[in-house]
Amino acid sequence: MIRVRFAPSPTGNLHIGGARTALFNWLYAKAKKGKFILRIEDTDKVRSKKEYLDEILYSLKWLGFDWDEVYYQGQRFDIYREHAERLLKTGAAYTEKLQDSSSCAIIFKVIPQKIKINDLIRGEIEFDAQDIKDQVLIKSDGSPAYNFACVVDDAAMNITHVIRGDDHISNTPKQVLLYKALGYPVPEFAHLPLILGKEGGRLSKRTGATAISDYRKMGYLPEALVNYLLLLGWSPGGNREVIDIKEAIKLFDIKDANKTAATFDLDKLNWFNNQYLKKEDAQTLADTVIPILIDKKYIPADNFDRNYIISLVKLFQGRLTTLNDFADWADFFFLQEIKIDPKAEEKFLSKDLSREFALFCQRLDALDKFDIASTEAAFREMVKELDIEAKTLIHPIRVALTGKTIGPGLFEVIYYLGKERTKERLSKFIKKE
RNA sequence: GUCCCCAUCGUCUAGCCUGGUCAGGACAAGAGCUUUUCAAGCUCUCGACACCGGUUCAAAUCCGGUUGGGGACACCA
Repeated sequence: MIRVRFAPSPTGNLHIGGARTALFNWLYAKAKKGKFILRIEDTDKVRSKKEYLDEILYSLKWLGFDWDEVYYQGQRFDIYREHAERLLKTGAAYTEKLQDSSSCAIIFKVIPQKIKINDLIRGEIEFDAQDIKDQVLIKSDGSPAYNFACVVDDAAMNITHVIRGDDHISNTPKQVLLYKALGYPVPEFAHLPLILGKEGGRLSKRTGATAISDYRKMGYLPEALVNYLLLLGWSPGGNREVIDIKEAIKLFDIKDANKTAATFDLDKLNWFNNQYLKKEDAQTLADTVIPILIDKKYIPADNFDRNYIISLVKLFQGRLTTLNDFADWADFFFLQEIKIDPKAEEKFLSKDLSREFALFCQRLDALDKFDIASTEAAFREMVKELDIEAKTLIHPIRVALTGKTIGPGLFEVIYYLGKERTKERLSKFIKKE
């Protein structure tokens, strides 16, 4: 049975790189029908924060990575100490007192030798132990050092495959030495390439958002983010890009992961998000969008028409980059006083269109049935009678109704705005004699 | 400084293992079409095997070196 783990430290948010590592671990577990274990590495009591823990757990769930078991290193100090003392007894480790400390640290003695690791992604890598210093196992304050806690836990939790970021390659020989000293079997290793920022170098806040929760707040769909992350270092082949996670589980193998570091590209993420937005059920999207609308005071928290919002979401679904765009693009459906883009007004409403607008209002009133088709038919007929091109009137009306030059089809807009609001907004541009 | 990893269009990648298809796709960019806009859709264009040497009839593919990029060297994780 394959057992993999994701081991975040709650000293920061779950970021893009961590999420990709979690994804590959989770996928591998699913692909091999193994177990995905979550281990919280909260040994640093000072830097570990509850809020980060909450954010990490929430983000993992949001992305859809459910775990089979969860452990907290903060609760396992006794286990680490027992192991360190075992090494002390065998003479593999020694104690050392820090200058300004009363208690001793336990240090592992590194014996010169060649250490070979066989990485599932990179093949054989050889290290010389002479380049490695003796390793702290237990610090003077009693907490375990990272590499030690990691090895003790991976062994105790029967981890078969350690899948982690490239930045851990140089930790691997140190850990192999510890496995051997402890008499535990060495797991398989697979080191994933790092995700780089736009300017090369590490992905950092400077190069854009790094926290998964930021992407959630910006209106990205988890499916889109996962799909994008998946293609950063793996390919399903067959020129496929948009791939369902169930399909990915069938095709995934950690051996096929890339070796090359990838640059995080927001443009492509945006494209994926648009693709998923189009596919997603409008009701689900509406439920995500409703809190945003409430927050902006576009709709009251307790009394709104969900079906109406679902209809509006359908209107914009295909043209959104992020869900948050909806509130901005569809604001005219909710605002009493719409904001009219000055440039658009200058371009389309500087000419007096009182006669045309008034006539259109009359035609709307004359309709037996007010719907998209009848509105359009009435408009087309009117334009024909006036002997003008449809677009010379469509653009000005759109600006008068929405304040924008872009948006859904005009007749859909009129229908969902309703007859009264349409007339009211048009009347503002009808000069009274 | 020492050690380690990596190298195909601007970006993500397919192809490399098992040398021989105009090096394929996607994003971005540019052009056009869509007699209602587009940030939607469709079509087309631009665009890469880092460099040098070797092996071979033949190299993106195998080998060596150079250069470039990245990472690690804590009583952080």
